[in-house]
Amino acid sequence: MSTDTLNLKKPQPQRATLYQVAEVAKVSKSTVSRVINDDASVAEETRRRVLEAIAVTGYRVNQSARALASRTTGAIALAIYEDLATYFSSEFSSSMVMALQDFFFEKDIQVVLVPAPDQRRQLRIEQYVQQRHVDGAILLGPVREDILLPDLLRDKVPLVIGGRPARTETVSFVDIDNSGVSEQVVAGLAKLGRKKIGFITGRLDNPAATDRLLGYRRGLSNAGLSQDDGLVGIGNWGFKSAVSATEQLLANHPDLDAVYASNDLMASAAIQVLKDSGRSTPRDVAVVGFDDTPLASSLSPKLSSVRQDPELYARSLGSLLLAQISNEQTTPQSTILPTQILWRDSSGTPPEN
Amino acid sequence: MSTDTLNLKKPQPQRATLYQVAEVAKVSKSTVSRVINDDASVAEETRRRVLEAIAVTGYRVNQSARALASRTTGAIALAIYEDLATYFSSEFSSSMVMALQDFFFEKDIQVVLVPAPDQRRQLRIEQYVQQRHVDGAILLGPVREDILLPDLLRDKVPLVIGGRPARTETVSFVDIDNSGVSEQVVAGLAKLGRKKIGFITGRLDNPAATDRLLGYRRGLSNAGLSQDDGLVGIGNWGFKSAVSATEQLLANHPDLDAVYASNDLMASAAIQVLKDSGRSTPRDVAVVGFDDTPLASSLSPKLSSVRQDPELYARSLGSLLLAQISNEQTTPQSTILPTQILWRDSSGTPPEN
DNA sequence: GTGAAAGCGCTAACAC
DNA sequence: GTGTTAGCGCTTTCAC
Repeated sequence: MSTDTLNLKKPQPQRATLYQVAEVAKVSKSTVSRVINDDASVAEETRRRVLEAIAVTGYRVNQSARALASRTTGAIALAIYEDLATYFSSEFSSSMVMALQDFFFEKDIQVVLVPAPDQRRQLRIEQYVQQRHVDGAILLGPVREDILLPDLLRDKVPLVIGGRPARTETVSFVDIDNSGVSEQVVAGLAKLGRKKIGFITGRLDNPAATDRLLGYRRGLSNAGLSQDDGLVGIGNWGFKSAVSATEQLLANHPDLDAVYASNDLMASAAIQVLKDSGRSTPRDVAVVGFDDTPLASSLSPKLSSVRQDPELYARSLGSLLLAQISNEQTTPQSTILPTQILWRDSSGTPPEN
Repeated sequence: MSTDTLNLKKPQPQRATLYQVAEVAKVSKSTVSRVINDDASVAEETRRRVLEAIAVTGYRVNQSARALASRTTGAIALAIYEDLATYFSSEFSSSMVMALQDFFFEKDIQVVLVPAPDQRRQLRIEQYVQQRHVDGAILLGPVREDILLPDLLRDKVPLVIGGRPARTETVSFVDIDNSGVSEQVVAGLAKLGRKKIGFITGRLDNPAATDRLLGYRRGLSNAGLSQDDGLVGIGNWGFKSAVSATEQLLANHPDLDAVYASNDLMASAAIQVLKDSGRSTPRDVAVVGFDDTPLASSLSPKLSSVRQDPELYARSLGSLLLAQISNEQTTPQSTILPTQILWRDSSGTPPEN
C-alpha cells in the first residue's frame, strides 16, 4: 500500500506566518488568530493594528495548519461518477451543481469537483476524502456503491448521495419519488383515454431508471391496462437509443397510443419516430417525458414532462451533508423530494386531476 | 477582512494516528512514516508488521498534518472560468481535462475542479489557492486576468494558463499558434483559387478568437486578396451566432466563395445557411472550421478543420505546472503547440503542399 | 480583552 | 535499518 503523493520538492516560497504578523502588530498570536477568525472579543484599536500588520506582511492563512489545528478544511467534495461532458450535458445536473455551489458559497465552504469516470479514479477519490482533504462529500451520478462506500462509511466520513442508493439504510441520500410520479403519469394518461401505453427506460444500471419502470408498471396495473414486455423499450438516456426503442415499440404494438419516456431527450426521439411513421402527437400517440428540460417547452408540440427542482435538490443535499459535518448526526437520513407533472400539448388535454 | 471558513463544529470522528500505529507495531513513528511513504530502507519484516498494524488500526494518513509538515498537498486545482455546462460542451475542452487528469493521476496528484463562473467565485478560488489547499493551479477558459492574477502572482503560486493571456510575460501559459495556422488556412484556400474569403469570429473577449482573426487578415494580405470588414462576421462560438454572421456575410458579399469559421459548430451553421441560400459546399463556397471535433467528420460534406491535440495540450500544461511546483522555476515559461490543418471535402481538393 | 502554553499528526534531519 | 528530536503554522483552553 502506497499513499505516497510527494515526489515534489518543497514548493512553497516563504510566506508570512501568524507569528510574524503578531510581531509586527505587537500582539500575541492568539490575538491575530482571533482577528482572522472574526472573534468578537478584540478591541477595535487592536483589530486595526492587526489588520494593518496583515496587509503589510501580505499574510495569508495556511490552510494546512489551520486544518490540522481545527480539524476542519472548509471544503467539501462533489464526486461525479461519470464522464463530465456527459454529466453536464444534462440540464438538470448542471443546474443542480450550480445551485450546490451557491448553497455552500454562502456558508463560506469551497466546493471542489472530483471527477470519477472510471474505477481507478474512484479509488483515488476514496483516498482523497478519507485523508480529509475535505470535510465531507456529495456523490453524484451512477455511484459505484460496491467499491467506494463501504470503506468510506466505515470511516464515518460525512457523505450524501444524490439519487437512491441500492441499500438505502446505510447512507444518507436525496432522491425524488421516481416510481410514485411515474405511476401518476400513467394514471394521467389512462384518464385521458390512452389504452396502450408504452415506456422507454433509461440505463437500467441506474436506480432512477428502474424506479420509473416500476412506477410505470404499477400505474398500468392500477388502471387495469394491458401490461406486456413488448410495451417496454430499453433506452440508455440517449436520443438514438430511444429511436430504436420506439421503432421496436411500434413493431410490437402498431396500435400504441401513448409513450412515456424516461427523459425529455428520449421523448423527443419518440415524437420524431412517431411522426416519421405517419403518426401524429398527441392525436394518435400521446408522449410524456421527464426532467422538464428547456427542450420540453421548445419542442412542437410542447412536451408534457415531469419536473424536478434542481435548487431544492441541491439545498437538500447540502443540508444533509452539513448536518452530518456539524452535528454528530450519525444515523443516515434521506429526503424524497416532490415532483410536478406538467401536462402540455404532447399529451393532449390535461387530465383534470 | 474575514477569512473565516469555520462555522462548523469539530467534525472528525476519532481516527488512529501514526503514533498509535507505531505503538501497535512496536516501532517508532518514523518507521511508520517511512512505510507509508514507500521509503526503501525498511526491513521487510518490519514493514510487514507496520502494514499489519495499519490494517488493524484502520489508519489513514491525515492530509492536513502531512501537508503542514511536508509543505505539499498532493493536489492541484483546475480553475474553470466559465459555466461548466458550456465549458464541457466543447469536445476539445473535455478531452483536455480528461487528459489532464490522466497526466496527474500517474504522478499521484489529485486534480480538483473549481468552477469560477462569476466574479464572486473567482475571488473565492483565489483564496483557495493562496491558502494552499493545493500545490498549484491551471487556469482554463476565459481567465479574468485583471482580478485574479496579480495577487496570485505576487504570492508566487505555481500557475499555468491554458490559452494566451493578455500579458504574456508575467505568467506561464500554453497555447496554439492561432494566428499562424489561420494564416495558413487562408493561404490554402487562396491556393485553391478562392478569392472572396469570409471569416466568422469567436467571442472577441477571447485571445484565441482575436488571434484567429489576426491570422485571417494576415493571410488575406499575404495572398493579395481583398480585405474588408464586410467579410468578417462576428460570432460567439455558438451555432446561432454563426447563422446570423453567415447571413450577414452573404448580404455583404453575394459572391463569397469561402468561409473560415473559428470553430466547427459555427462552420456547420455556415454550411447550413449557404445551403439554404442555394449555394453548394464546396462547389460554390468552401468552408473550413476549427478544432476538428467529431462533428467535423460527421458533417456532409466532411468539414475541413484545424486540429489541436488535447493530450499534448494537457501534457504541456501539466509539465509546466510541475516544473513550477518542484523546481524553483521562477521565470514564466510558455509553450506554443503545433496544429494541423485537415483538408476535407468541404473545401474541395486539398491544396497540394 | 489579551497572552501563554499545549497540542493537532505528520515529516525530516540527524544520530546511532 | 531504526529511533530521537524538532518543528510545520495554526487553534484552543485557560489564566490573568
